[in-house]
Amino acid sequence: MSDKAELTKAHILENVAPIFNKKGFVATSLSDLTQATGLTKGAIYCHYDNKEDLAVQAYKLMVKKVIRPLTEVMEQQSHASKKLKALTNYYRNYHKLAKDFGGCPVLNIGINAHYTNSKLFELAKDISKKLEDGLRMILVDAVEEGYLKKSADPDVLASKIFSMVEGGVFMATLHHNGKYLLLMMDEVDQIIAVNRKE
Amino acid sequence: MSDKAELTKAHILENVAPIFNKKGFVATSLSDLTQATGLTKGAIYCHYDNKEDLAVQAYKLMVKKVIRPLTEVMEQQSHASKKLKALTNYYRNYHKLAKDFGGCPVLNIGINAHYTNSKLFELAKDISKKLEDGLRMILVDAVEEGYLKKSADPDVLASKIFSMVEGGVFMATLHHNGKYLLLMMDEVDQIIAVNRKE
DNA sequence: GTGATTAGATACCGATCGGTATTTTTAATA
DNA sequence: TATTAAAAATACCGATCGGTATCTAATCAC
Repeated sequence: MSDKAELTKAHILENVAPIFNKKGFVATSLSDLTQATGLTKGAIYCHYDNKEDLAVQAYKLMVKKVIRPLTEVMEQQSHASKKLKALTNYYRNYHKLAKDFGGCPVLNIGINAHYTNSKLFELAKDISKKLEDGLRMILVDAVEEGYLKKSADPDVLASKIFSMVEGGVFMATLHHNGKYLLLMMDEVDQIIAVNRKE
Repeated sequence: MSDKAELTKAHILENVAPIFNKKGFVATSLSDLTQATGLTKGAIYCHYDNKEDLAVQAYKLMVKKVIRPLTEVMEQQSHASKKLKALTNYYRNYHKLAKDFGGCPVLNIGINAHYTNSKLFELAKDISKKLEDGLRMILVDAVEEGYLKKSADPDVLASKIFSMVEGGVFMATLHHNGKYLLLMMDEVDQIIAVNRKE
Protein backbone atom coordinates (compact mmCIF):
# COMPACT_ATOMS: atom_id res chain seq x y z
CA MET A 1 0.00 0.00 0.00
CA SER A 2 1.35 3.39 -1.01
CA ASP A 3 1.94 6.21 1.44
CA LYS A 4 -0.88 8.22 -0.05
CA ALA A 5 -3.22 5.27 0.23
CA GLU A 6 -2.44 4.93 3.93
CA LEU A 7 -3.16 8.59 4.31
CA THR A 8 -6.55 8.43 2.65
CA LYS A 9 -7.40 5.29 4.61
CA ALA A 10 -6.75 7.24 7.80
CA HIS A 11 -8.59 10.24 6.36
CA ILE A 12 -11.66 8.08 5.78
CA LEU A 13 -11.62 6.65 9.29
CA GLU A 14 -11.07 10.04 10.89
CA ASN A 15 -14.02 11.65 9.13
CA VAL A 16 -16.33 8.68 9.32
CA ALA A 17 -15.86 7.78 12.99
CA PRO A 18 -17.85 10.64 14.55
CA ILE A 19 -20.75 9.94 12.20
CA PHE A 20 -20.97 6.30 13.22
CA ASN A 21 -20.72 7.41 16.82
CA LYS A 22 -23.52 9.93 16.45
CA LYS A 23 -25.99 8.03 14.32
CA GLY A 24 -25.12 4.44 15.04
CA PHE A 25 -24.27 1.70 12.58
CA VAL A 26 -27.64 1.18 10.90
CA ALA A 27 -28.63 4.83 10.67
CA THR A 28 -25.33 5.72 9.03
CA SER A 29 -25.59 5.37 5.26
CA LEU A 30 -22.87 5.06 2.67
CA SER A 31 -23.90 8.44 1.29
CA ASP A 32 -23.23 9.89 4.75
CA LEU A 33 -19.75 8.46 4.47
CA THR A 34 -19.02 9.67 0.94
CA GLN A 35 -20.24 13.12 1.89
CA ALA A 36 -18.10 13.26 5.02
CA THR A 37 -14.95 12.06 3.29
CA GLY A 38 -15.36 13.77 -0.07
CA LEU A 39 -14.69 10.39 -1.65
CA THR A 40 -16.78 7.94 -3.61
CA LYS A 41 -18.04 4.54 -2.59
CA GLY A 42 -15.42 2.96 -4.82
CA ALA A 43 -12.63 4.72 -2.93
CA ILE A 44 -13.99 3.76 0.48
CA TYR A 45 -14.52 0.13 -0.46
CA CYS A 46 -10.99 0.08 -1.82
CA HIS A 47 -9.70 0.46 1.74
CA TYR A 48 -12.38 -1.26 3.80
CA ASP A 49 -14.15 -4.56 3.21
CA ASN A 50 -17.64 -3.31 4.00
CA LYS A 51 -19.66 -0.98 6.17
CA GLU A 52 -19.33 -3.14 9.27
CA ASP A 53 -15.55 -3.44 8.96
CA LEU A 54 -15.31 0.32 8.71
CA ALA A 55 -17.65 0.82 11.65
CA VAL A 56 -15.67 -1.50 13.93
CA GLN A 57 -12.44 0.34 13.20
CA ALA A 58 -14.20 3.67 13.53
CA TYR A 59 -15.50 2.87 16.99
CA LYS A 60 -12.11 1.63 18.10
CA LEU A 61 -10.66 4.94 16.99
CA MET A 62 -13.33 6.87 18.88
CA VAL A 63 -12.62 4.99 22.09
CA LYS A 64 -8.92 5.64 21.66
CA LYS A 65 -9.53 9.36 21.18
CA VAL A 66 -11.79 9.60 24.16
CA ILE A 67 -9.72 7.48 26.53
CA ARG A 68 -6.13 8.22 25.59
CA PRO A 69 -5.95 11.62 27.33
CA LEU A 70 -6.98 9.91 30.57
CA THR A 71 -4.56 7.01 30.31
CA GLU A 72 -1.74 9.38 29.44
CA VAL A 73 -2.37 11.48 32.51
CA MET A 74 -2.70 8.37 34.64
CA GLU A 75 0.54 6.85 33.41
CA GLN A 76 2.36 9.98 34.50
CA GLN A 77 1.18 9.39 38.05
CA SER A 78 3.25 6.91 40.01
CA HIS A 79 0.76 6.44 42.85
CA ALA A 80 -2.71 4.94 42.58
CA SER A 81 -4.10 7.72 44.76
CA LYS A 82 -3.08 10.30 42.19
CA LYS A 83 -4.47 8.17 39.39
CA LEU A 84 -7.85 8.04 41.05
CA LYS A 85 -7.88 11.80 41.50
CA ALA A 86 -6.92 12.18 37.84
CA LEU A 87 -9.78 9.93 36.84
CA THR A 88 -12.52 11.86 38.56
CA ASN A 89 -11.10 15.15 37.38
CA TYR A 90 -10.93 13.84 33.84
CA TYR A 91 -14.55 12.80 33.78
CA ARG A 92 -15.63 16.12 35.23
CA ASN A 93 -14.91 17.59 31.80
CA TYR A 94 -15.62 14.47 29.78
CA HIS A 95 -18.95 15.84 28.71
CA LYS A 96 -17.39 18.56 26.57
CA LEU A 97 -14.74 16.28 25.14
CA ALA A 98 -17.16 13.53 24.17
CA LYS A 99 -19.55 16.05 22.67
CA ASP A 100 -16.98 16.92 20.01
CA PHE A 101 -17.04 13.31 18.88
CA GLY A 102 -20.78 12.82 19.18
CA GLY A 103 -20.98 11.41 22.67
CA CYS A 104 -19.38 8.58 24.61
CA PRO A 105 -18.69 5.71 22.19
CA VAL A 106 -19.12 3.00 24.84
CA LEU A 107 -22.52 4.35 25.81
CA ASN A 108 -23.54 4.88 22.20
CA ILE A 109 -22.60 1.48 20.81
CA GLY A 110 -23.74 -0.25 23.97
CA ILE A 111 -27.24 1.04 23.36
CA ASN A 112 -27.35 1.37 19.59
CA ALA A 113 -25.89 -1.99 18.68
CA HIS A 114 -27.61 -4.12 21.31
CA TYR A 115 -30.31 -5.48 19.01
CA THR A 116 -28.96 -4.40 15.64
CA ASN A 117 -25.33 -5.51 15.35
CA SER A 118 -23.85 -8.24 17.50
CA LYS A 119 -20.25 -7.61 16.48
CA LEU A 120 -20.38 -3.99 17.56
CA PHE A 121 -22.28 -4.87 20.71
CA GLU A 122 -19.62 -7.40 21.68
CA LEU A 123 -17.03 -4.71 21.02
CA ALA A 124 -18.82 -2.37 23.41
CA LYS A 125 -18.97 -5.04 26.10
CA ASP A 126 -15.32 -5.84 25.59
CA ILE A 127 -14.19 -2.23 25.87
CA SER A 128 -16.35 -1.65 28.91
CA LYS A 129 -14.95 -4.75 30.60
CA LYS A 130 -11.39 -3.67 29.88
CA LEU A 131 -11.94 -0.17 31.23
CA GLU A 132 -13.58 -1.49 34.36
CA ASP A 133 -10.77 -3.99 34.78
CA GLY A 134 -8.15 -1.27 34.39
CA LEU A 135 -9.86 0.68 37.11
CA ARG A 136 -10.03 -2.41 39.30
CA MET A 137 -6.27 -2.88 39.03
CA ILE A 138 -5.64 0.68 40.08
CA LEU A 139 -7.87 0.14 43.08
CA VAL A 140 -5.91 -3.00 43.97
CA ASP A 141 -2.75 -0.92 43.84
CA ALA A 142 -4.41 1.72 46.00
CA VAL A 143 -5.10 -0.88 48.66
CA GLU A 144 -1.57 -2.27 48.44
CA GLU A 145 -0.13 1.20 48.71
CA GLY A 146 -2.10 1.73 51.88
CA TYR A 147 -4.15 4.53 50.36
CA LEU A 148 -7.38 2.57 50.69
CA LYS A 149 -8.17 0.37 53.66
CA LYS A 150 -7.85 -3.39 53.33
CA SER A 151 -11.60 -3.91 53.60
CA ALA A 152 -12.12 -1.89 50.41
CA ASP A 153 -13.34 -4.20 47.61
CA PRO A 154 -11.74 -3.22 44.28
CA ASP A 155 -14.28 -5.30 42.34
CA VAL A 156 -17.25 -3.57 43.88
CA LEU A 157 -15.67 -0.14 43.77
CA ALA A 158 -14.71 -0.45 40.10
CA SER A 159 -18.22 -1.53 39.12
CA LYS A 160 -19.74 1.28 41.14
CA ILE A 161 -17.44 3.97 39.79
CA PHE A 162 -17.86 2.87 36.21
CA SER A 163 -21.64 2.76 36.55
CA MET A 164 -21.63 6.25 38.00
CA VAL A 165 -19.41 7.54 35.21
CA GLU A 166 -21.72 6.20 32.53
CA GLY A 167 -24.81 7.44 34.35
CA GLY A 168 -23.33 10.90 34.63
CA VAL A 169 -22.27 10.88 31.01
CA PHE A 170 -25.73 9.85 29.85
CA MET A 171 -27.55 12.51 31.83
CA ALA A 172 -25.03 15.21 30.95
CA THR A 173 -25.35 14.33 27.28
CA LEU A 174 -29.13 14.06 27.32
CA HIS A 175 -29.64 17.45 28.93
CA HIS A 176 -26.52 19.17 27.61
CA ASN A 177 -25.68 19.88 31.21
CA GLY A 178 -22.36 19.04 32.84
CA LYS A 179 -23.75 19.19 36.36
CA TYR A 180 -24.68 15.50 36.33
CA LEU A 181 -21.08 14.49 35.72
CA LEU A 182 -19.87 16.90 38.37
CA LEU A 183 -22.31 15.48 40.90
CA MET A 184 -21.36 11.91 40.04
CA MET A 185 -17.65 12.60 40.30
CA ASP A 186 -18.16 14.33 43.64
CA GLU A 187 -19.92 11.19 44.76
CA VAL A 188 -17.09 9.00 43.48
CA ASP A 189 -14.58 11.11 45.39
CA GLN A 190 -16.78 10.67 48.42
CA ILE A 191 -16.87 6.90 48.02
CA ILE A 192 -13.09 6.84 47.74
CA ALA A 193 -12.81 9.04 50.82
CA VAL A 194 -15.00 6.66 52.81
CA ASN A 195 -12.67 3.83 51.82
CA ARG A 196 -9.54 5.73 52.83
CA LYS A 197 -7.20 4.24 55.43
CA GLU A 198 -7.30 5.84 58.90
CA MET B 1 -63.91 4.49 14.98
CA SER B 2 -65.38 1.07 15.70
CA ASP B 3 -64.55 -1.01 18.76
CA LYS B 4 -62.63 -3.47 16.65
CA ALA B 5 -60.65 -0.65 15.08
CA GLU B 6 -59.67 0.64 18.52
CA LEU B 7 -58.62 -2.87 19.38
CA THR B 8 -56.37 -3.30 16.35
CA LYS B 9 -54.93 0.17 16.89
CA ALA B 10 -53.94 -0.91 20.39
CA HIS B 11 -52.76 -4.25 19.04
CA ILE B 12 -50.44 -2.50 16.63
CA LEU B 13 -48.97 -0.25 19.33
CA GLU B 14 -48.53 -3.12 21.75
CA ASN B 15 -46.61 -5.28 19.29
CA VAL B 16 -44.66 -2.49 17.69
CA ALA B 17 -43.46 -0.70 20.83
CA PRO B 18 -40.81 -3.20 21.95
CA ILE B 19 -39.34 -3.28 18.46
CA PHE B 20 -38.90 0.50 18.34
CA ASN B 21 -37.44 0.29 21.83
CA LYS B 22 -34.97 -2.39 20.85
CA LYS B 23 -33.85 -1.22 17.44
CA GLY B 24 -34.50 2.49 17.59
CA PHE B 25 -36.54 4.58 15.20
CA VAL B 26 -34.34 4.51 12.10
CA ALA B 27 -33.34 0.85 12.34
CA THR B 28 -36.95 -0.21 12.65
CA SER B 29 -38.45 -0.80 9.21
CA LEU B 30 -42.08 -0.97 8.16
CA SER B 31 -41.57 -4.62 7.32
CA ASP B 32 -40.52 -5.17 10.93
CA LEU B 33 -43.84 -3.65 11.93
CA THR B 34 -46.00 -5.63 9.52
CA GLN B 35 -44.27 -8.81 10.62
CA ALA B 36 -44.76 -8.06 14.31
CA THR B 37 -48.41 -7.14 13.95
CA GLY B 38 -49.44 -9.64 11.30
CA LEU B 39 -50.97 -6.73 9.42
CA THR B 40 -50.13 -4.92 6.20
CA LYS B 41 -48.76 -1.43 5.72
CA GLY B 42 -52.21 -0.33 4.60
CA ALA B 43 -53.73 -1.40 7.90
CA ILE B 44 -51.05 0.26 9.99
CA TYR B 45 -51.23 3.54 8.10
CA CYS B 46 -55.00 3.43 8.51
CA HIS B 47 -54.51 4.02 12.23
CA TYR B 48 -51.30 6.04 12.35
CA ASP B 49 -50.17 8.99 10.25
CA ASN B 50 -46.64 7.77 9.64
CA LYS B 51 -43.72 5.90 11.17
CA GLU B 52 -42.73 8.78 13.45
CA ASP B 53 -46.24 9.22 14.82
CA LEU B 54 -46.35 5.52 15.63
CA ALA B 55 -42.89 5.61 17.21
CA VAL B 56 -43.77 8.52 19.50
CA GLN B 57 -46.86 6.76 20.79
CA ALA B 58 -44.94 3.49 21.06
CA TYR B 59 -42.26 5.04 23.25
CA LYS B 60 -44.85 6.71 25.46
CA LEU B 61 -46.44 3.31 25.96
CA MET B 62 -43.09 1.75 26.81
CA VAL B 63 -42.38 4.38 29.43
CA LYS B 64 -45.83 3.86 30.91
CA LYS B 65 -45.29 0.10 31.11
CA VAL B 66 -41.91 0.45 32.71
CA ILE B 67 -42.79 3.19 35.18
CA ARG B 68 -46.36 2.46 36.18
CA PRO B 69 -45.53 -0.41 38.57
CA LEU B 70 -43.25 1.97 40.47
CA THR B 71 -45.70 4.87 40.67
CA GLU B 72 -48.45 2.50 41.77
CA VAL B 73 -46.37 1.17 44.62
CA MET B 74 -45.29 4.68 45.55
CA GLU B 75 -48.83 6.04 45.62
CA GLN B 76 -49.76 3.38 48.13
CA GLN B 77 -47.12 4.75 50.49
CA SER B 78 -48.20 7.74 52.53
CA HIS B 79 -44.73 8.73 53.69
CA ALA B 80 -41.87 9.93 51.53
CA SER B 81 -39.46 7.68 53.42
CA LYS B 82 -41.39 4.61 52.30
CA LYS B 83 -41.57 5.93 48.76
CA LEU B 84 -37.81 6.26 48.60
CA LYS B 85 -37.37 2.72 49.87
CA ALA B 86 -39.87 1.53 47.27
CA LEU B 87 -37.90 3.32 44.57
CA THR B 88 -34.56 1.70 45.28
CA ASN B 89 -36.18 -1.70 45.68
CA TYR B 90 -38.02 -1.27 42.42
CA TYR B 91 -34.88 -0.47 40.47
CA ARG B 92 -33.07 -3.41 42.02
CA ASN B 93 -35.17 -5.62 39.77
CA TYR B 94 -35.66 -3.12 36.97
CA HIS B 95 -33.08 -4.91 34.86
CA LYS B 96 -35.29 -7.97 34.39
CA LEU B 97 -38.45 -5.95 33.81
CA ALA B 98 -36.89 -3.65 31.23
CA LYS B 99 -35.29 -6.59 29.45
CA ASP B 100 -38.73 -7.93 28.54
CA PHE B 101 -39.42 -4.70 26.68
CA GLY B 102 -35.98 -4.38 25.12
CA GLY B 103 -34.31 -2.18 27.69
CA CYS B 104 -35.02 1.12 29.41
CA PRO B 105 -36.91 3.35 26.95
CA VAL B 106 -35.49 6.59 28.39
CA LEU B 107 -31.94 5.32 27.99
CA ASN B 108 -32.64 3.87 24.56
CA ILE B 109 -34.32 6.89 22.99
CA GLY B 110 -31.97 9.26 24.74
CA ILE B 111 -29.05 7.67 22.94
CA ASN B 112 -30.66 6.43 19.74
CA ALA B 113 -32.55 9.56 18.82
CA HIS B 114 -29.95 12.15 19.78
CA TYR B 115 -28.65 12.74 16.26
CA THR B 116 -31.33 10.97 14.24
CA ASN B 117 -34.76 12.20 15.37
CA SER B 118 -35.27 15.45 17.22
CA LYS B 119 -38.90 14.80 18.13
CA LEU B 120 -38.07 11.53 19.87
CA PHE B 121 -35.01 13.04 21.49
CA GLU B 122 -37.08 15.87 22.93
CA LEU B 123 -39.52 13.26 24.19
CA ALA B 124 -36.70 11.46 25.99
CA LYS B 125 -35.51 14.70 27.56
CA ASP B 126 -39.04 15.56 28.61
CA ILE B 127 -39.71 12.19 30.24
CA SER B 128 -36.35 12.24 32.00
CA LYS B 129 -37.02 15.73 33.35
CA LYS B 130 -40.45 14.72 34.62
CA LEU B 131 -39.14 11.62 36.35
CA GLU B 132 -36.33 13.56 37.97
CA ASP B 133 -38.79 16.24 39.02
CA GLY B 134 -41.13 13.68 40.53
CA LEU B 135 -38.25 12.32 42.54
CA ARG B 136 -37.28 15.85 43.62
CA MET B 137 -40.78 16.46 44.98
CA ILE B 138 -40.65 13.28 47.02
CA LEU B 139 -37.33 14.40 48.45
CA VAL B 140 -38.84 17.77 49.34
CA ASP B 141 -41.59 15.92 51.18
CA ALA B 142 -38.98 13.77 52.91
CA VAL B 143 -37.31 16.89 54.25
CA GLU B 144 -40.62 18.40 55.34
CA GLU B 145 -41.58 15.17 57.06
CA GLY B 146 -38.35 15.31 59.01
CA TYR B 147 -37.06 12.11 57.44
CA LEU B 148 -34.16 13.90 55.79
CA LYS B 149 -32.23 16.68 57.44
CA LYS B 150 -32.88 20.27 56.40
CA SER B 151 -29.47 20.61 54.79
CA ALA B 152 -30.34 17.88 52.30
CA ASP B 153 -30.66 19.37 48.82
CA PRO B 154 -33.54 17.72 46.91
CA ASP B 155 -32.29 19.12 43.58
CA VAL B 156 -28.85 17.65 43.98
CA LEU B 157 -30.12 14.39 45.41
CA ALA B 158 -32.65 13.87 42.62
CA SER B 159 -30.04 14.47 39.94
CA LYS B 160 -27.61 12.14 41.66
CA ILE B 161 -30.10 9.35 42.19
CA PHE B 162 -31.42 9.53 38.66
CA SER B 163 -27.92 9.48 37.20
CA MET B 164 -27.08 6.46 39.29
CA VAL B 165 -30.23 4.67 38.23
CA GLU B 166 -29.47 5.20 34.55
CA GLY B 167 -25.83 4.26 35.01
CA GLY B 168 -26.80 1.07 36.76
CA VAL B 169 -29.41 0.27 34.13
CA PHE B 170 -26.92 0.78 31.32
CA MET B 171 -24.24 -1.42 32.83
CA ALA B 172 -26.70 -4.11 33.87
CA THR B 173 -28.15 -4.16 30.36
CA LEU B 174 -24.79 -4.10 28.61
CA HIS B 175 -23.41 -7.03 30.58
CA HIS B 176 -26.68 -8.82 31.28
CA ASN B 177 -25.75 -8.60 34.91
CA GLY B 178 -27.99 -7.21 37.61
CA LYS B 179 -25.14 -6.59 40.04
CA TYR B 180 -24.57 -3.09 38.71
CA LEU B 181 -28.09 -2.04 39.59
CA LEU B 182 -27.83 -3.68 42.99
CA LEU B 183 -24.60 -1.83 43.70
CA MET B 184 -26.04 1.48 42.54
CA MET B 185 -29.18 1.10 44.61
CA ASP B 186 -27.11 0.20 47.66
CA GLU B 187 -25.23 3.40 47.06
CA VAL B 188 -28.45 5.39 46.72
CA ASP B 189 -29.69 3.94 50.01
CA GLN B 190 -26.38 4.97 51.52
CA ILE B 191 -26.70 8.53 50.22
CA ILE B 192 -30.19 8.74 51.68
CA ALA B 193 -28.90 7.34 54.99
CA VAL B 194 -26.20 10.01 55.10
CA ASN B 195 -28.88 12.64 54.63
CA ARG B 196 -31.08 11.21 57.38
CA LYS B 197 -32.07 13.39 60.33
CA GLU B 198 -30.33 12.67 63.67
C1' DG C 1 10.65 7.28 -18.97
C1' DT C 2 8.00 3.01 -19.27
C1' DG C 3 5.25 -0.75 -17.90
C1' DA C 4 2.89 -2.68 -13.96
C1' DT C 5 0.12 -1.82 -10.10
C1' DT C 6 -3.37 0.10 -7.56
C1' DA C 7 -6.03 4.10 -5.96
C1' DG C 8 -10.20 5.98 -6.97
C1' DA C 9 -14.31 7.40 -10.02
C1' DT C 10 -18.29 5.91 -12.63
C1' DA C 11 -22.04 3.34 -13.57
C1' DC C 12 -24.83 -0.05 -12.37
C1' DC C 13 -27.07 -4.01 -9.60
C1' DG C 14 -31.17 -6.11 -6.96
C1' DA C 15 -33.32 -5.25 -2.68
C1' DT C 16 -35.57 -2.57 0.42
C1' DC C 17 -36.90 1.77 2.12
C1' DG C 18 -41.25 4.86 3.66
C1' DG C 19 -45.38 6.11 1.76
C1' DT C 20 -49.78 6.24 -1.11
C1' DA C 21 -53.65 5.35 -4.37
C1' DT C 22 -56.78 1.94 -5.23
C1' DT C 23 -59.36 -2.03 -4.49
C1' DT C 24 -61.40 -5.50 -1.72
C1' DT C 25 -63.43 -6.97 2.43
C1' DT C 26 -65.48 -6.35 6.70
C1' DA C 27 -68.54 -4.23 9.90
C1' DA C 28 -72.04 -0.79 11.31
C1' DT C 29 -76.64 1.11 10.25
C1' DA C 30 -81.13 1.63 8.72
C1' DT D 1 -81.17 -7.54 3.98
C1' DA D 2 -79.53 -3.68 1.39
C1' DT D 3 -76.75 0.46 1.87
C1' DT D 4 -73.05 2.78 3.49
C1' DA D 5 -68.82 3.63 5.90
C1' DA D 6 -64.35 2.33 7.06
C1' DA D 7 -61.03 -1.27 7.97
C1' DA D 8 -57.58 -3.67 5.72
C1' DA D 9 -55.20 -5.77 1.67
C1' DT D 10 -53.03 -5.14 -2.73
C1' DA D 11 -50.28 -3.10 -5.85
C1' DC D 12 -47.44 0.32 -6.89
C1' DC D 13 -44.36 4.69 -6.48
C1' DG D 14 -39.68 7.06 -6.59
C1' DA D 15 -35.77 7.14 -3.67
C1' DT D 16 -32.25 5.16 -1.37
C1' DC D 17 -30.00 1.26 0.52
C1' DG D 18 -25.28 -1.61 0.59
C1' DG D 19 -22.40 -3.54 -2.64
C1' DT D 20 -19.80 -4.56 -7.07
C1' DA D 21 -17.91 -4.70 -11.83
C1' DT D 22 -15.64 -1.83 -14.78
C1' DC D 23 -13.08 1.84 -16.28
C1' DT D 24 -9.76 5.76 -15.67
C1' DA D 25 -6.00 8.07 -13.57
C1' DA D 26 -2.42 8.40 -10.48
C1' DT D 27 1.54 6.27 -8.33
C1' DC D 28 4.80 2.80 -8.03
C1' DA D 29 9.28 0.06 -8.99
C1' DC D 30 12.70 -0.42 -12.26
